[in-house]
Amino acid sequence: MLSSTEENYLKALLRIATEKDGNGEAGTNQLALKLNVKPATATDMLKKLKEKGLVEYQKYKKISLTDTGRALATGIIRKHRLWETFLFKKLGFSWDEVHDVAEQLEHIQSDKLVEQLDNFLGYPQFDPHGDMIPRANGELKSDKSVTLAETLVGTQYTIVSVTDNGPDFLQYLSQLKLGIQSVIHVLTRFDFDGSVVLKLHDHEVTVSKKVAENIYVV
Amino acid sequence: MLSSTEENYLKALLRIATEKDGNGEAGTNQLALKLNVKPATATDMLKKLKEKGLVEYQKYKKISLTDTGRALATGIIRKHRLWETFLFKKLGFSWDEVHDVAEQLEHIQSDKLVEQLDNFLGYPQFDPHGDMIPRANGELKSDKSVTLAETLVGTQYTIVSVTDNGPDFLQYLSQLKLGIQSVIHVLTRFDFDGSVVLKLHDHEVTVSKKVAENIYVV
DNA sequence: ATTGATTTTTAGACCGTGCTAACATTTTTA
DNA sequence: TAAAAATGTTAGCACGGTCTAAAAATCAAT
Repeated sequence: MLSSTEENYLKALLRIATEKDGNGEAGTNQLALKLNVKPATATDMLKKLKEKGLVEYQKYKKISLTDTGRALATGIIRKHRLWETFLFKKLGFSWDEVHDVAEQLEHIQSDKLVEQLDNFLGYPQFDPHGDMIPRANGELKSDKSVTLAETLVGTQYTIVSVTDNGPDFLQYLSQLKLGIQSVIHVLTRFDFDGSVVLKLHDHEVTVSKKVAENIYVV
Repeated sequence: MLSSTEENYLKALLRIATEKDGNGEAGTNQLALKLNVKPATATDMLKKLKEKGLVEYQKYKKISLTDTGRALATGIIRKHRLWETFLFKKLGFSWDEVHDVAEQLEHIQSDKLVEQLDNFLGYPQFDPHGDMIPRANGELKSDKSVTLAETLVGTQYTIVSVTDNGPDFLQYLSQLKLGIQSVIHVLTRFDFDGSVVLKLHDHEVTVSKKVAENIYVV
């Protein structure tokens, strides 16, 4: 049985491993940053997780999950996204409100609960942010397509997913009227700062490079 | 913000205060027993809760909740029972499975969550064990009627509620075909041990005094 | 290849929640 | 009412998870 804290470390490691930008290799600092703890704290926990056979770790080396560790982390992501879906679809939470509550709910221990929830929701494939929900067996097709920062000027795309970076980011998108399934037309990209100008229905919006990198389109 | 541990102490104190058998006065031992900790541990926590203004407590004296403490405890009970109802009605959990999971879910912090859940469930009045669900404002009519141990021989009653003493007890009742709304006829009470003989539909069952004290009827 | 910057680890401390052992108080009972 | 039993408290320790400060290892740049 893992503590919530341990689960959070595993989850963070999985996120780092599947992030597009990085090379999939996690370092202590990076991990600590993601969890809002000091690197020293992360080091301690890594020793413990290694002891339990959940991470591959040698001091001063990069960190990766073992198969067991990855399976557990995937299970937590699954729970997180199922709860987000529940909150959004059944309880009328908005896009940007679901994350924090799901962050708590994901640590509830009950296999039956998550399977019944999945069933209750009709075995959804995507959460409210458009992210894939892993199946019970751990399968996950993470076809994260392409980010808005990498699109071709003059082409039309549909937003399929956004990175779940907390309420501020999501509210910002909502304000811009950007959401899952929004159809956009890429008008311009400014090379000096990477910002992108889009046409959306009738109006135009400009987003920074940073924002563009967190929006996935097809 | 209270820790889960603190919440559990408040909840236990409220349960002791509203138990019929006791005199509503909680002692350290009794509290520790209910929480599966040692009395010394409970003493420490009581000091902390007193510090926070949640319990009335002087060393070697009986313990009671302050108004604030009781309000918080009631809120936790409310969450617990709403979650039980959700698990039972929406996710197909059985009577005896809901408690342990609700024990975890009751500590999730989100006012919106509990209000939306209440709404989603159609503002239920009773949980699957027949216990009253407190309203958001803390109202709770605990008309716990009368226990089977106090009934008159030769009279007919309906079971309205049972004490939630964990899966074993609930499974035992199910096995006896005793549930909420079961109609029973009290045939005999043996004075020497307080056990009760009931007629239920076609068959007769005998329950011990201990069991009878945990079944509420009208 | 050496130096300097960055990353990571170690050592020692703290807080929350639990424990045991010993002591203090209250209650029961003879 | 005095002794015995039950109940409750204190003191000191342990463990998980966190921190800071300082040392060690690795990486980057000249």
